[in-house]
Amino acid sequence: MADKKLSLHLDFHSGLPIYTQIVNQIQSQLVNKMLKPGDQLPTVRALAQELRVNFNTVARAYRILDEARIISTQQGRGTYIIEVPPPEISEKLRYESLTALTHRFISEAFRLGFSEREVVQMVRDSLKSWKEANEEDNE
Amino acid sequence: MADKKLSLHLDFHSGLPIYTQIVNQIQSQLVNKMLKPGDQLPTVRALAQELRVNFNTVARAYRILDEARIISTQQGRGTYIIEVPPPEISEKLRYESLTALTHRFISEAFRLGFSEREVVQMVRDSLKSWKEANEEDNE
DNA sequence: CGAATATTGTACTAATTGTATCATTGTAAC
DNA sequence: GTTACAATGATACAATTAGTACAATATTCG
Repeated sequence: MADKKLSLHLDFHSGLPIYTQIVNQIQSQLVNKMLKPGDQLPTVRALAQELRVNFNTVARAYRILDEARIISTQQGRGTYIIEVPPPEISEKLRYESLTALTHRFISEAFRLGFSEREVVQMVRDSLKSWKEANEEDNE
Repeated sequence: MADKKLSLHLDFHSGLPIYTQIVNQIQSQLVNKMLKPGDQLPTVRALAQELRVNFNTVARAYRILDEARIISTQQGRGTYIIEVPPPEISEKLRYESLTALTHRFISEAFRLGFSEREVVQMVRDSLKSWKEANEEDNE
């Protein structure tokens, strides 16, 4: 369940595009903890109806937020706030989490019988294709 | 008793379709020997109930695995891991498994905000300490 | 054995979701 | 006034999951 009411207030005379207002307010609500990682946002159609705008306008806002890695939109499923790590966790905890994650990965890979070289190669390949798939991200 | 519990863990917000997650995890469990040739999988309805999804979603996953010659689904009988997996399928599965594992690892690391350099470094360190801990030769 | 019933996977359809493409509108620059 | 462009709307589409009816096989029981 996921319907946060997401009360957004649009100003149709402000000169700011609707989709920009939607983007800004969702970002604000995330910062204000009114939205939390993992939360499902209303569907494009539901939010559009609530705001009395075309659902493509909502979709455009969602697309911008998706490209900014703030939300994850999934065709046929819905739209969710991305689960990002709280920025306030310490460096130490941050590294411990990466260490644990990597350790689990390595053990699993070895359990599958792969050699160190194969593992390293796969990590390289995976990083490479990940970067390629996310080209548009830089600025 | 044929029913392995088949503990699968779905992430409904991960962006991967449910049926894909089911496919991947069954493949993994086969490569990990948690599933063996001849094992019977839960019925589409049983697994669906356990995972709280529609049984057609499970059926879709089973169909994909069936087409990949990994399992054999038999109407009225049940679903079984294929008896003699051709070697090329085993090898293919093994690599697909590592690929999926690595991809999950990379995504998770980036999701936690680590850079490519940090990830690579951590993999190196982890491999190194793993080798030292197991004191084995080679390379 | 044989018929009735239960169990299992299959096929087809529907509903819900986001996506892509183009048309319309409004405003600013020329 | 005309043109150019950005914002929004309309329409058709694709992906995922759910609903319903059915077919094949197994099991039960006379």
